[in-house]
Amino acid sequence: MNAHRQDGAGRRGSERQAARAAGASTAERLLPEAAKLFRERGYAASSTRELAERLNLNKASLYYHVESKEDLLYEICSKSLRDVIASAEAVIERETSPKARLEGLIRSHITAITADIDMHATMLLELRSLSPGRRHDVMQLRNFYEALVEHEISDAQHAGDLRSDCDARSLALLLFNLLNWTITWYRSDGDLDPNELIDMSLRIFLEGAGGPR
Amino acid sequence: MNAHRQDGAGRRGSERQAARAAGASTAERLLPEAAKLFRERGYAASSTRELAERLNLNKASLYYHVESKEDLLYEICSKSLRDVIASAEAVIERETSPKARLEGLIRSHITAITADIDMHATMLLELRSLSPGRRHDVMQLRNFYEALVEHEISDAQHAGDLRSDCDARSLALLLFNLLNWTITWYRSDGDLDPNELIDMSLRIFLEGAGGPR
DNA sequence: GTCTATAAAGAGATAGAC
DNA sequence: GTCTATCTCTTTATAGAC
Repeated sequence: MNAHRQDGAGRRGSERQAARAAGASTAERLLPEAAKLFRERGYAASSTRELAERLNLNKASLYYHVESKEDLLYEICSKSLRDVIASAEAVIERETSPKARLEGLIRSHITAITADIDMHATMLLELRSLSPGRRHDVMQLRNFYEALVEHEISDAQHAGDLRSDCDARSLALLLFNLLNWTITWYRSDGDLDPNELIDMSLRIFLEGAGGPR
Repeated sequence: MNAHRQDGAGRRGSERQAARAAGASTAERLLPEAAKLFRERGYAASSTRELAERLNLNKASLYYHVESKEDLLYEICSKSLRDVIASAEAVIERETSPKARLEGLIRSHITAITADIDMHATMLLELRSLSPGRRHDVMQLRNFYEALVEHEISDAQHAGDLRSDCDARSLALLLFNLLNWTITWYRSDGDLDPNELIDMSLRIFLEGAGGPR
């Protein structure tokens, strides 16, 4: 029965609107829904067919909003990094000591990725699926952000707030290790809330897990 | 000229063998080459066409060795986890104190993933592309391994070697964060060698990055 | 802004010769 | 164990009606 209507084909506009989250236009739902799909299946394994179904749209209608599937990935990656960089720059302006700036950066990183895990997970893991030119653009943003964090790590070392027997580059790599793998297991409905994760990450990174305490 | 021979089509067996790494049969090269391709492109974006080209084989010839593309992924994930678990169990038998066992597990984890980054990165990141039944099998192995590490963390807490103001589960999550994101950036030709990475990871996890030192 | 219909390319996999 | 040739299905994307 109505097997040929699986795509929502033939629905009238009013019905489609009723099926949507209240008030969100197709244009507004496009990126979040794409990010969700790309995180669940991976970019390459995600079809425009399935994205359209989730939006209650016909496959073809997607192409009124975007020129290609890759556009979606590019916009997700760009937006993710623009948001992360904006948060980081706000922290750096606001905080006055190297230690407070570094702690603030760790907080804002975890806050950002847990608040929109689909978008940030897609950026971090699916970036490689972009064509060379666009991948390069996104990598420049990402390198800018990571250099910004590494710079604060270096400042904190010189202020005596971080150990100096590892170079700033290596500390930055291990810090991003500690922060980024979270995207592979974090669930907003899980039993670890973002603030707990922030507290623990700060303690483990700054004080370590050793000792009885 | 000879555009139709791009796949190595028409080559005689002796020529194909000469093009191979000395002594390695197709069967032996299959998994490593697949893991390399899957790590570079992602499983879904990897074609059997390209895998065959890298092996100097015709597409069809792959199917003499495996029944499906997914078989390759399944065997890579299984082998990765069997190796990691075997190393971990050897450490647990060998070491006598909770602290030595935990440190040994961290060493063996980093040693394993850096020694065969293609296989372990594919297991960690492409596991989700398996069909439900096989994904379940692999997840059981992975859960077994992670439970094993979490158990040693718990023992180390009770022995006073690890802080007890975080539960073992959370410490395990953060430890795997610290260890696993490495697969996204590690290069065997990079300027950080596995032993340096082990030393730094142990120091940061156990002592933390804070303090002047 | 969304639809029907379809084009064009690429994918995984198989049959059967050698 | 590898080849040539081909099947079938799915994919991204477009043309043109409404």
